[in-house]
Amino acid sequence: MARTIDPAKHEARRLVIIDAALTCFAATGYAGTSTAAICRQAGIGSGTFFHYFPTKQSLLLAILAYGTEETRDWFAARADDEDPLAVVVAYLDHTAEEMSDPRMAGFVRAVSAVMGEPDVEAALALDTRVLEDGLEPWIARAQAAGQVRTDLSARDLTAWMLVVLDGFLGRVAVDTDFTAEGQRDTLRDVVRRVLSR
Amino acid sequence: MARTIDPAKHEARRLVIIDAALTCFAATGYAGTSTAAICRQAGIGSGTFFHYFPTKQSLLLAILAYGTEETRDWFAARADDEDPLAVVVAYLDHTAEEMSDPRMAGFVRAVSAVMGEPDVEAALALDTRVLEDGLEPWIARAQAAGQVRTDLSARDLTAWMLVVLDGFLGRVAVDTDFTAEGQRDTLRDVVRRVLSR
Amino acid sequence: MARTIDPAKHEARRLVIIDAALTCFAATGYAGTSTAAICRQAGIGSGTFFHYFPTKQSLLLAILAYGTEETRDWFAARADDEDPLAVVVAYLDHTAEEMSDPRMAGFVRAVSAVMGEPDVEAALALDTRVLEDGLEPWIARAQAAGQVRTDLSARDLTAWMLVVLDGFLGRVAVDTDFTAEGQRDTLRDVVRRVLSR
Amino acid sequence: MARTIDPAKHEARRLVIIDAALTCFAATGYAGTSTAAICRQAGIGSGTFFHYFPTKQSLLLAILAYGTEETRDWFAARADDEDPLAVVVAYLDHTAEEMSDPRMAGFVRAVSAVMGEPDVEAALALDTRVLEDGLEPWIARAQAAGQVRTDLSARDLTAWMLVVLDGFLGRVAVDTDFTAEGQRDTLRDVVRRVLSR
DNA sequence: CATGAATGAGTCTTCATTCAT
DNA sequence: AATGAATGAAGACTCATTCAT
Repeated sequence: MARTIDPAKHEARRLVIIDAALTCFAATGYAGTSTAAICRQAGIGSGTFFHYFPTKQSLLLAILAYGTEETRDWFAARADDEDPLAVVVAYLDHTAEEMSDPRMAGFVRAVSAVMGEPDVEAALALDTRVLEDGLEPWIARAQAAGQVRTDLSARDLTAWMLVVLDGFLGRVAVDTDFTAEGQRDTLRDVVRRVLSR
Repeated sequence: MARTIDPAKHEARRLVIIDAALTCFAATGYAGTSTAAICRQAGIGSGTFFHYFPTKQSLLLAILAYGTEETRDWFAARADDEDPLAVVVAYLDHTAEEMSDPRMAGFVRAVSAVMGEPDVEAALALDTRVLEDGLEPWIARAQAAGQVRTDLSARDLTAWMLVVLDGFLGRVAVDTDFTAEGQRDTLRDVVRRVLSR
Repeated sequence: MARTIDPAKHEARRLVIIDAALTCFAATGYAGTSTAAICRQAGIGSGTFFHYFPTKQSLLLAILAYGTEETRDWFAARADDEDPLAVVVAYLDHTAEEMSDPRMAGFVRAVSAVMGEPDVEAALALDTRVLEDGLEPWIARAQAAGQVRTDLSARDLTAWMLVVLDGFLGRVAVDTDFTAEGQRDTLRDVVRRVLSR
Repeated sequence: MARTIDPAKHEARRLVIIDAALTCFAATGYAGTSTAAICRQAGIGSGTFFHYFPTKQSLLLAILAYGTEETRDWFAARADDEDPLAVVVAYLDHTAEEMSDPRMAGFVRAVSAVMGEPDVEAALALDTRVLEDGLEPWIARAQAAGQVRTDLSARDLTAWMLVVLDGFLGRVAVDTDFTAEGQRDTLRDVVRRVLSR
């Protein structure tokens, strides 16, 4: 009767819970989502939930870590690219695409409001850090290649790129006439304007 | 006689509570702030709180209405200005100045994540509406005057200005190296780039 | 400027509060009525309320005492009557008449639910006592005069009269088709049947 | 497997809570009873309470529904009886017996004073309705059989039976010398007198 | 492993009462 | 006397988390 643990099944169920949480957090916010609601959405019992995640917060951290990892992977895959500016623009497209999952925008809003929780702030800081660390070298290389302005530091330019990107995501979340797909070209144009010499 | 109400004193205490709430919401978010915490911060008893605001949510709505009114006033005061682009830039400066209260950025984050509360969503929608209605005519006039590009509609340009502005506010809230004052000139530059023909 | 207390004015205002309380208690019950609601109904400030009654409960006790006193007076006025059974029937009519104030029925229900408050229970017990002490001698006299049955004690007959009376009041409070006026004759008939030999 | 629910155990605990509530409501009234008091009496935590009943009011409604159901069952079981008056008298005995649980009388008082709660009023109205619908046909049949007076309508006679019954219950609650058992015979006699031609 | 019953700390809110004006 | 602002104890209810089955 050796009831062996099936890691694949375990991971699959973990993802079901994460997916359910994404839906709930996006719809009602982090604090506004009860673990009971997540369980309902995931089709599991409350006891099961805590088999997979020791706390509600740990689930949020897992989701964040998941996103951070994805960002890391995305930049790792471009390690050998040649055209710096093209990588930057590709990241914009990638982000716009991710936002085509309509839950993402709500999730971003929801997460940004979890304040005063050191672990969450740390996870968000790490996420930002990874993104900056992924982006800044390409910006610096683009500066060296004469593709972008040099009157601002690479760090500042990166920060302003993220300003535009975060503003874009927030707008998509709030303004139903402002869609990620419809504005993708303008997004590229705006970023080029911000970076150009 | 026996007119006990001193309207000035009443209003003053109202503002003390609003100020305390601003501090708390900015630090721990709306849901993460208990009315007890606000009372502690304001130095009042729990009963007094509900003497001034019937619910926790009504306090939030009062703050939002306050901000909306300020925006309305700001644009009303510029009704007779001549240079459209100058008004737009002045609004950027005004916003950056408001953000010099370090709590404002956190408050914006906190509020933007109150989801599922129809009254709050309505108040936020109104706030956005008032801002758009204030800004868009000036952008349109700037287009007519040949000061800004015309390949995008005034509405789209307004939306993109708000993208930059909201992104800017979010960044200030998150990145301690990125201050409203230090980046004010770059903010102006970025917006000019986005708008220029 | 000798601001002398005007006892008449004081008493008048006391009665205004009592009347307001009667209305409120009848409509929403004792616990369901806030002192604020009574003040609103009476057109006074909350501070004034506590000038006239030290506690909410003391107001209830005052009303009860008022009713008890009225009962006492009613029987005192009949002290020299000749026909015992006529007095009993007259009391039934008197009660039915009091119930034509539609608030009375609700008030009776409201008061009967204030349980566990020793002072209120004592006041209610006294009220019952005064009524029993008023009624029982007449019943006993009616027995002696051969007007009513003697197979039950005067005490028991009195208790059963109150059973009918209280049941009558409760029914009036609950059944809108069952009015004090419309059923007055039947009330007399029923009591006669209960008492007759 | 993993079917944790033991319906019997669940129902048993539900009854423990209902029993505790009956005790508390009878002693201190509905409004005067805190959910905490019920939990203490039932030996459960506050969370458990709301696991079984979503609100304090729903518990009251459950108890009322329980009583209504019992009344319905009682009359359903007599559907084929022959002697109408005997059924009526049997119901009196049945009620007197129920009142031998000394809490019942207090509970009736407590409940009759829950005012302004539409759901409770509806439940009480239904309870009354079921009782009337159970009783009135038997009274009408007794009239047809010449067992009771016909100068009043069956509806009025039913109302007056309930007057006596409610008055009886109220008296039992208030007068410690007046017990349900001791007065059972007189109750029968009084009702016969009210109904007789 | 999976479940859901049980828990109690914590939340928002109400309200009788006090007191300075 | 009259007022209403201020208070804090108490109440109903929520929810993340634990644990026996």
